Amino acid sequence: MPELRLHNSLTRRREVFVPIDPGHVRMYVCGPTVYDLAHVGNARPVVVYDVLARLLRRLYPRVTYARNITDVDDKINARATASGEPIAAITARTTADYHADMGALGALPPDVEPRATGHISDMIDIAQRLIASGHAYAADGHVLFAVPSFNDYGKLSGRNRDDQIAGARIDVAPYKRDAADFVLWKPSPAELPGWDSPWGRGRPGWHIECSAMSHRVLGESFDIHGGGADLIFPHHENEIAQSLCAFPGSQFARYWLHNGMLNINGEKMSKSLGNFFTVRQVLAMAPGEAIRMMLLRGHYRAPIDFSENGLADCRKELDRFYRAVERTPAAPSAEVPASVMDALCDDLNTPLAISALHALADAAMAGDAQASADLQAGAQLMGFLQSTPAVWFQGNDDSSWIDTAIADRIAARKARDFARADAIRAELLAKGILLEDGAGGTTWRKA
RNA sequence: GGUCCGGUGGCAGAGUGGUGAUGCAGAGGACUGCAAAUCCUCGAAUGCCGGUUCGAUUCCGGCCCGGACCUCCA
Repeated sequence: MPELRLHNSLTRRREVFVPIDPGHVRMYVCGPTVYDLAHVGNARPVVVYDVLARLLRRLYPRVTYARNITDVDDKINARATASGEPIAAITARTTADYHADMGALGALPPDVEPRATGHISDMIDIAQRLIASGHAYAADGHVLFAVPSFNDYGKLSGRNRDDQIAGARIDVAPYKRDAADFVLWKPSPAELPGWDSPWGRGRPGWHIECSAMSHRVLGESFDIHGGGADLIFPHHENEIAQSLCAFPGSQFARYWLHNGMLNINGEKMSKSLGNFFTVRQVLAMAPGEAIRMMLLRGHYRAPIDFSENGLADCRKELDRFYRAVERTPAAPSAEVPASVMDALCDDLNTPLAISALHALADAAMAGDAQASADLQAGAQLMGFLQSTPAVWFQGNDDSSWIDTAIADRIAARKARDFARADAIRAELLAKGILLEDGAGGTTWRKA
């Protein structure tokens, strides 16, 4: 097995991955805040870390992949206030939608999926530890993390405290001792979700939940922490501060991975800019695997641009893979080929891995059954070729009307009535059905 | 202003101190009644200026351009 190397945001370089416990690799990824449907940009980390989890499972005997659900958050509260729908209904529905959408992109569920509301006591516990050790203080019903108490603050994001102050664009709350201090716990009025705490009824700040949940499900120190590049500051910086101060002597996460943003017309896709497509909208434009391909054909740390043309290209690439395995059935024994494995182990070089898949598809197309098997194994490690050629090309809908039309056309061709034959073909194409006359007869696929 | 990441053929996108992958699109050909698919062939790129080097797209410096973060954000 090749050596796995990953770019660590903490050191800004590619490092050989050495797990804390080779018998059990642990990874945490920041999951969604469940207040609305996920957009394609939200799906990028899910797909990227899904590939990483699949790869880790192949390299190590046991992997625990944890991804949280944030179900207590001011945006959820705002949504409930605006729509009148109960918070619990919003979070339950959005969580189910999220699971369905990510499943449609071929992402396997994480091994554990902690919910913030299930770990409030863990958060309170961490806040108490931080107060006890002088890293946090209670003020005005809030509990704040004292940033000056942590010397390494800013290490991940490359920021120093002077920058913080110079760049501060928000009013500093009066109860903060330092402008950079952030909220661990805040008071909650009766109409909003709240839990009893030593500081009165309240709810958690944003950053504390990931520290609490990762600690609970993975332990004080674990191997990999992933998330979007836009979370580096302040979210991950704050997580590091909280966790390292709450659990002295621990390492928290050893390798930090950050995926680049999904852009649209050169700009980051985001809810606040309004320039987003939900995963559902995009699933109406292309199959899930094509969307997955679009998210994996660029390196995970680079920005990628979303476009319908790009999506169409991805579908064509997958067409060829499916055609190759259809034309030459896979030999019985298959290993993930070294070309794919090596590419993925080199900081998840999915574009290179995909090009390796193309080489295998060429060989499979030429009749190499072993190449077909290797193509299948390599593609499936990346979450491709999860369907069968028949379903990929034709779907599951009733197609008897197509068969009827094809029979008519065959009769016309036999009579050398090509005008009639071409008319039938054009008619079907107008309905999205493309005919192919091969040596073995006429077949069809969705255009 | 600060921090960080990029600029490769028409588009997408890798690798590499020594004649620049891969996919899509395009051109020509084979096959086909015509298409589609497949196969063969072809054209086409490393932002600018310096430096190091026998040699730089790759390393270093400067510049220009783009983007992200510094505020909720995957």
